Amino acid sequence: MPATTKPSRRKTPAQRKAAQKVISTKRQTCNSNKPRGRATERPQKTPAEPKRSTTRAQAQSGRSPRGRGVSGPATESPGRSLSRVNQALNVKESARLGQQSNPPDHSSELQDPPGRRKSLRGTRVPVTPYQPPKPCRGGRNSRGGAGRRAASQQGNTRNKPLSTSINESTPEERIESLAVSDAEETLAVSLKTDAEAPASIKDQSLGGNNAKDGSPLKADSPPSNDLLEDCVQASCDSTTTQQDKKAVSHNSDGDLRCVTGVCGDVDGQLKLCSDRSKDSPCALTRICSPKVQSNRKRNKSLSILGNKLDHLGCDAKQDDICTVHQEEGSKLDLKENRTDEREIVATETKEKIHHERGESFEGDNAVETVEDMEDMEDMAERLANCEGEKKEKENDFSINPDDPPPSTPAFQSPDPPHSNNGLTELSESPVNVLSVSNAATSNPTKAPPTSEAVKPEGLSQGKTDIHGAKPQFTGSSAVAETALMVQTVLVKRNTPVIIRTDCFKPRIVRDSSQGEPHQLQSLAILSPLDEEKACTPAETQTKDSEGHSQRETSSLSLSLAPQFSTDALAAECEPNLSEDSAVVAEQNLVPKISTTSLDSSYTFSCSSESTRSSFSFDTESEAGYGEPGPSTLPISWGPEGACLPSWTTPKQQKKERKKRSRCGMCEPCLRKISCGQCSCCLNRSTGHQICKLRKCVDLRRRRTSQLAPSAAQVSLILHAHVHSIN
DNA sequence: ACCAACGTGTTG
DNA sequence: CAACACGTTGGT
Ligand SMILES: [Zn+2]
Ligand SMILES: [Zn+2]
Repeated sequence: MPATTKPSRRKTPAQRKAAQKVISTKRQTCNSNKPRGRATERPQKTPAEPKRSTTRAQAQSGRSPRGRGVSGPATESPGRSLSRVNQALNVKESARLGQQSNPPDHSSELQDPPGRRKSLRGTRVPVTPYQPPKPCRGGRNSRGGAGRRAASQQGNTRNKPLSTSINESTPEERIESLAVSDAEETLAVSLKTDAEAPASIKDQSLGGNNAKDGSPLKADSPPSNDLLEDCVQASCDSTTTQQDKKAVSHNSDGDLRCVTGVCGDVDGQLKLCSDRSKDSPCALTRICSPKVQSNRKRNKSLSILGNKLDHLGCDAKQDDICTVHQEEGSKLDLKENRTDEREIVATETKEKIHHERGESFEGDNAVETVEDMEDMEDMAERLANCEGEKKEKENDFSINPDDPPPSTPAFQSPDPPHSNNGLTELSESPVNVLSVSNAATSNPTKAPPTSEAVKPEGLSQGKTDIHGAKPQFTGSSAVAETALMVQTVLVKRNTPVIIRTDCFKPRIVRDSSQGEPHQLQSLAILSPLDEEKACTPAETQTKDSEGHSQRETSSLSLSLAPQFSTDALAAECEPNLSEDSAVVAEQNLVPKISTTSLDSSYTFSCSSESTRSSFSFDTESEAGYGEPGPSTLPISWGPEGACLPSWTTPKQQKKERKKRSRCGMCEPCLRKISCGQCSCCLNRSTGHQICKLRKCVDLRRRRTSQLAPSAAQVSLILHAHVHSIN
């Protein structure tokens, strides 16, 4: 026992080969030999653990240990090592084995095109087991691996697990191999497919083995990820296509959101939508339509309401309530719509919404108001805290605290959302669009509306927005007044939005977390598009606060403004969607951004030229990487780009990014599922490397650049610096 | 502590 | 340059 295990370390390739070759030959010939024992193993997939005993080869060659120090490994008789490995594997694997066991090959085969190699190495290939998640396992080894490993297997098996696994099949392997070959073809195809539509694959694969299940990769992400990844940029479209369900849900969400725009509902709606979409599209459809109508009507109705609102305006809280009631009254289409939405949401979404909003929704309006108020207060406080932190910069503005008597303001912010939205809309009727959009954007819930309202009125307040804004809103009867300012609002809007995001984030997060992870995931996935949109807003906000914003902000404002002005509905929808999604995305993004912004603010501003590019630059600049690779940048950006901040996100402040941290933004980073086919996937046990397809572009770049910055890179870098300097 | 992944050295 | 293996880092 002792000896072998660790010490051995690496086998040099030479050794491996030697071993392998010999073995390999034997193997095939002998197959029977190895396989025996292992047969069982193979199925397992397992992952192999790495650590293991590498040993193996030593015996054969002692050659140099490769790199690290290995010197002589210890060695162990191969047999032993194998056995051990096997055992070890078995333990873990056992579970998997059950499922996959033999079949795996086939299943795995699906993917593996490479199957052939397997046959050669047969053994080894299978090894990959752990990754099976993807498919790969079967076969492939990309390259040499197969050869080597095969040898290794026999020899000792470097990969213990692998070898074992391989072995197992061995005897039959050949047979399988034959089959495999056939399968391979299929696999090859399948592979592609996988890439495109992982989800499908998984399901399918499951039938066979499911490499995925055990997938080391983590299959966690919904299958859809792959698609997303592939399409990342394509984002929505691609997503949709590939992930029908998800896409649908998302889309639906977006629609809903847009329509719904109105309030916090959005969140609920979103969730609902997502859920619904899965469950039944019908619901979505319904919702959408109504909302749409409602939106349209709103404009009309708004005017009417506006009057009422004015009256109500006196009491922010009451207003909300009143509004609600009135709305309920049915006169106002808006409310009706909302109500409907609420109901739906409540029903479906209950979970998420409940916590915060849910209550309000479910409860009677009146009741809601009261309760909401309380909740809201809490929320407000939380938000305030959050904001406060973020805002430090912004704090300057922080007017809020002043204004609002504590409780009142809080209330407003929280509850208001609904009512506020309504109010805002009503009062502003014409303007509505903006307000609405804002609300939607901000999300959720309530805050947004408030902020909007407030801003319009006074810049001073607007500044305050962040903190006080919400409260003020509610409180401030201003809403009605605000209405007039619509355009103005637009500009301001950005700010408020930001705020909300922050504030809401927590909520959202909670909701999502509570409600359903799926949603979150889906969001994340979808995020690429959404995020982009979201990002902008977020960024904008950040910038605004900081003052950098300009570019992005402008862009945002532009996009938004025009849209709004043009068609409330149309515009709203789009914006809303983006916003909604954004909201979700924002959770991640926003915070990060805010945080990061300070640090990287430079970049941001600089990058402003091209949003995406900027990002890359920033990173680079900070990191010191070099090239931005234009092509890549964009991709990365989209999704998490905004996210950049992701690191910071939670924690914040430091950007720290550790050298080794991945960007999280790039397409590979976004990818949740490993291909299972690449060399890394195949030999994860020893390689400890993430799937090539998932390897962060940024990291790659860095490394390459560091190693040898190409002239081009250098130039790029230089440029970057120049820009930064400028 | 465990796990995932990164960075690196070696080899072919 | 790709693959491999290992040690190390980073996150939980
Ligand atoms: Zn891979
Ligand atoms: Zn990345």
